Order: sequence, then structure tokens, then C-alpha cells
Amino acid sequence: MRRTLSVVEYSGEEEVMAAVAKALSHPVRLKILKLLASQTCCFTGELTELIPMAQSTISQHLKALLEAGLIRGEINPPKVKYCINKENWLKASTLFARFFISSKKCHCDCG
Amino acid sequence: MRRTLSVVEYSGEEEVMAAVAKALSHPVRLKILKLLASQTCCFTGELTELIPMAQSTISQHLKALLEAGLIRGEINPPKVKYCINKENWLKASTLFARFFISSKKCHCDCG
DNA sequence: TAAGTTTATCGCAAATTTACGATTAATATT
DNA sequence: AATATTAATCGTAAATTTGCGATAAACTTA
Repeated sequence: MRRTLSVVEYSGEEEVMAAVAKALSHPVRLKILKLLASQTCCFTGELTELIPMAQSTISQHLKALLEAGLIRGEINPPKVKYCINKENWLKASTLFARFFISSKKCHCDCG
Repeated sequence: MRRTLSVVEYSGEEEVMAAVAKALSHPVRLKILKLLASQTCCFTGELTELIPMAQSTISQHLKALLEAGLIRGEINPPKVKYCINKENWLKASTLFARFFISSKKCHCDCG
């Protein structure tokens, strides 16, 4: 991909929020997060039974959520127990909340 | 792309939220939204001056934000005035807030 | 030790995203 | 009518995403 000569600068917040948003940008990942969140306790690989997708594909989506910091995986071979990463979840929640509140400043008449 | 034989079903909420998240998943689109939101009133095309990217690229990103419903464009040739779509902005805000709150149910010991 | 279970990773193909320059469209100005 | 301004669209190239099946890795159980 050709890149701009003068590179666009982003704030840390912009980078982090974009990364989290990207993790949330696929419906199956939202579904996975909701399933993990709805358990009274953490969860393992019933995901493969609940979601009709190849095991390798679900594993890939889990990896994306892990890398975004939204979930944690506790290895307990041969199983892995996934759950919400509460600390980062809270951070993400705050980030999005602040972002959406920020537009309240705008007092235009057009909508 | 090969598709799964049994198609995964998503709720309307999952689809909508994923689409909004996708619109928010690029730092330059976050920057654009912040710039639009920070204006006391609406905004025209200074974006090209504020963001060192090709005009066509910025136009593409604006289109993505338009299609996600996050902004509105008031055509006033040869200029176009963009601003936050407050109605959908509120909807998106609620969607994300509810989503993040939902994980509070999870009482696992692992995080 | 051999077979089974669970999950990650590899290799691949198709689709989508991202960015650019060039061009077009629509209107205002000279 | 000719030129200038602003923004969208087209065409293209490279990168990334998404999905699958096959295989590998790690540990249990027979």
C-alpha cells in the first residue's frame, strides 16, 4: 500500500480506541464477548458448539480479542478457559463513553 | 471467500454495533469525528488542511462515516458541510454503553 | 507407549480496506 | 464563455481480514 509522504500523527487514545473498535467490528466477536460475559463464571470451548464456524476460525477471533486485551485466556491443558479481561474492559468502556460524550459540545442546528 | 455451510445468525444489534465499530476502527476517522464534534457549529472542508492525507482519501473516510450514519452532510455546492448525526450518535452511544455494562454479570475469579 | 482431546497455527483463496493520483461534476467568479 | 474551487468518484496497487481444512502441539487417558 502506498503511504503518505507526511505521516499522519495520532494520539495514543486514538490508536487504542481504534484498535478496540476494530476488535468489536465483527459480529461474531461481539457474540463471543456476549457469551463470555453472560456466564456466571468463565468459559471454555463450548463456543465451537454454540457458533457454527470452523474451530480454527473461532480460535482466530479469540486471538484477535486477546490481542486487543478484551479477554484473558487461562491455559489449563488441553483446555483453555477464556473470560472477559475486566480491567481493560472498564478502560475500553470509559474510552468509548468519553468519546461519545464529547460530541455534546456541538450546538449546530443541522441535526 | 469460502463461506460456512451453516450460516451464522446475528442479532440486529450485533450487526448494527459491528458496523458502527467498524466505522470507528480507523484512527483517522476518530480524528475526523473529534474535529467535527469540537466545532461550536458545523464544519466544512478544512479537514484537508488539518489532516495530511490526500483529499480523495479523506473523502472516502467521510463516506464511510456517512454510511455508518455517524455524520450528516449538507450539500451547499461547491462546498459540503459535515457534522455529527446527533440522533444516531446517541443511539450508538447507548448501544456501546449497554454492551459494556453487560459484562458486569460475569463474576469469575480470573480477572 | 498409543490413542484421544482440545486448541493453536499454517497455508491458502477470496473479499475488503486503505491509500493514492487523475478525473469528473457542480457551482461560483472573472 | 473561460477559469477557479470544492468535493466525489474511478482505477489501481498493496495490505489486511476472513474463512476453511489440514496439521501440529500439549496434555490425558487407556
